Amino acid sequence: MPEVLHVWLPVPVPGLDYLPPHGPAPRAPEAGAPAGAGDDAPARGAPGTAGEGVGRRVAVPWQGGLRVGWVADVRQASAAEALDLRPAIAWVAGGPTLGAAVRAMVAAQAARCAVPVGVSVAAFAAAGLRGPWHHHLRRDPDAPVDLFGAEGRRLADAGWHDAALFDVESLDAWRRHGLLHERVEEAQASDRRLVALRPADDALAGAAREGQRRALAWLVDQGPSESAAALARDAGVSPGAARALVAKGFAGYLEVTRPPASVPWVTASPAAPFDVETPLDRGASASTAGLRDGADAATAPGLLITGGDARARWEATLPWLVGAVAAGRQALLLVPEHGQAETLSRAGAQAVPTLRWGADLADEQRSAVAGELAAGTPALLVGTYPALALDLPGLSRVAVWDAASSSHKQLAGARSVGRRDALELARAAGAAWAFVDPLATAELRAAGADREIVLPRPRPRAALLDLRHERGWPLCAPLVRLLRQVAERRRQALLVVPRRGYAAALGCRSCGEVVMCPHCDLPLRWHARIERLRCHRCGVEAAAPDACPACGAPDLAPRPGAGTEWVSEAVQGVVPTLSVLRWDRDQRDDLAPLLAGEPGVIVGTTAALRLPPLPDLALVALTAGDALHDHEDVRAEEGSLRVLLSLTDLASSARRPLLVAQVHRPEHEVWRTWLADDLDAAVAAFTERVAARRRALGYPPARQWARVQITHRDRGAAAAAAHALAGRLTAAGLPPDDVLGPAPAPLARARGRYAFHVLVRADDEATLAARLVHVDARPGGGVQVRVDVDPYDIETWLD
DNA sequence: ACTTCAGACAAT
DNA sequence: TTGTCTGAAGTC
Repeated sequence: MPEVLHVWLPVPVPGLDYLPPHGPAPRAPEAGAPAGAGDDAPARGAPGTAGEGVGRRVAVPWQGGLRVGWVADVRQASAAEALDLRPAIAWVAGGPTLGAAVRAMVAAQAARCAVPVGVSVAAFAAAGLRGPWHHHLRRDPDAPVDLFGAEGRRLADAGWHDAALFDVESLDAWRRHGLLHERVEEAQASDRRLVALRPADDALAGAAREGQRRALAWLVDQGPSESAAALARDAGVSPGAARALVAKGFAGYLEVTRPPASVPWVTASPAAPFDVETPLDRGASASTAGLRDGADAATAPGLLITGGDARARWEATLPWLVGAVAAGRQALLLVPEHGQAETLSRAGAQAVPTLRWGADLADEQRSAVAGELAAGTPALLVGTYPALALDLPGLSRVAVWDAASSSHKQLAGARSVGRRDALELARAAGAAWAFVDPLATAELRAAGADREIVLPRPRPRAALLDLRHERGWPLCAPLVRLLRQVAERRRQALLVVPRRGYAAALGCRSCGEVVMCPHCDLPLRWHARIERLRCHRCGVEAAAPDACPACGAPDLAPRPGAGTEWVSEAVQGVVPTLSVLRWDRDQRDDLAPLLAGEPGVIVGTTAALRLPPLPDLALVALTAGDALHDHEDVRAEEGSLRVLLSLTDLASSARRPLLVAQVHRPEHEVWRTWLADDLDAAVAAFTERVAARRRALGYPPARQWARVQITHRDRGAAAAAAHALAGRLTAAGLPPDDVLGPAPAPLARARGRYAFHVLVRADDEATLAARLVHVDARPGGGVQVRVDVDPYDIETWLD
């Protein structure tokens, strides 16, 4: 019975089957060894048989070239079945592997999110699959030369040849007939370096060539330089002198292979508010330090840590993670954003050997980290979403920080929720899991933790400023007074504004029209500093028109809906003595003076909520508080309360800052909960109400939802395709109550395409996935279909 | 994702 | 007629 490899490629296709590669296992790449030195020794770490190859990398023929993927499974197939399959090219020796738990997580994600498995692989398990690759081949010594024909004359010798020298059809035919041995290796990362080639001679003599002599001497003394320009800078000569050295042949460029990096263990450094001393000895930590591992448990035990402030949650979480490492195992802390990985890894390193996985690591550092962890070294790994795909053979505890944060929802790939994948990983690895968040949201509780820790919340010093009664815009009178006090006392303030730019729109004073984006159904935002209109959806930029496009009046003015530019201008007017800094996507001022304790005001978007704590923060103000929960999303109220509960974490001082919000509707339950005398009881009642409401409406987590988005350049065609899809779903037997829509998307046109939504719901994930099988992802006719399981902005308009 | 192919349209 | 764009199909 022939063996068949089931291969996952980082390409949006399902897993594909190939025959195992022909010939002996490949040689592991040797540093510096020139390609072509053939020998039959089996590769270090390469599988002897295909059966050992699960989780390893294999190169397969792909569109005239090759692709490298993971072997997800090896099975026996009938001879007839094997006839239709192409052979793989070669095993890729060494390098990373895809562990069993990660394979289970990837497969589960693809099934849950109704995408081909390759989408999941490309989104977060593609490290080690990208290449570039060196591909060499030689004639199987047992294959007669005359079988190769004219094209194969070069294969008469026994040596290795670059595969690029042969045409695709011949290669394919030779491979199918088992005539080749092939070898695929990762191209060694290399840098181009400028090096000295020969000593100075008469050609460099004379006063005019003083610079060239100095540059050459510098190269000889100090070693290779990055470029001629860098050499000129370092040696203090003109760029022309350095270039002349190259032109005359005294220096030249050389490819230098990069040395492997050493493992970048995170060095401990106190990071407020997480500078916890010896967490294992603290009484407050005893409740989680001794929790048992779930390594041998059939069902992974779960822990839910909520309440308190960030420091208290960290003091409860760290000992739990440390416990795994102290027992010689590995722990993973998944964080939603890169900045938190940095802060929390430095804090973790105070207690335990810690590694960090982030987008900023160089390739060599990544392989060093992945290799160290794959060897089973006990450690705490702190990282964002892609860290989930690392091979952690000793994994025994998985924690998710800010587990209810919407930042865990991935916007690319399968659009999965990182928290959900972490749960899957823990289950597959037999590890215990923990969700940590300011608020025990309905979804976190639905995960079914068997233990819950609710830390007491400090009551915030909070107040509402009712915009219906107070004068002043965008800063009302009481807020102006507060800012003046901050200035008088030389302290710090943070203003959170719901949008960047100057104003939400540029509108006509005569007819009321606003200038719209040509591609999207949105007003263009006015950016006063650069005097440009900009679409925050598609990015298109335009100059402000001289007159109103609708009525021709020359009275265009910024419309209400103040952005960070407008607010910072207003703040500067109120407190001219203080420095006013901005923090949003357009402008990131240097906050170092404020982080060092100097007085000042930061005006920023919600991005500012993730800043490190400020040492002398006296005031946090939300200029448009209602915007927190105004967007129509099932998670909106919980989301806004989460934000309010974590505002105090922005301060590192012992004095709690005053928190204020300018609001139009102070009666909203989010504000009443925030201001309640008994905060803990009010929050508990709030989450109960939200959970009951979601149950009654059939919202997640009571039921599972998927949004199918249908877009087309033509509005009618999009609507017709959406109706056809909804019809097909009900015809396939889905209950009409569980197919909602189609309806125009809340943003009816984006990037020049009209969008319609159909919502599909089911009682559980498996049923939902089974229902989504009926969605045709490629209906043709210029229609694009996208499925988002567990969307993070289910609009209430459908009910 | 990426290539290859076919058809529509516009400039030569 | 030839180049350029758009969309559809296929990858085992």
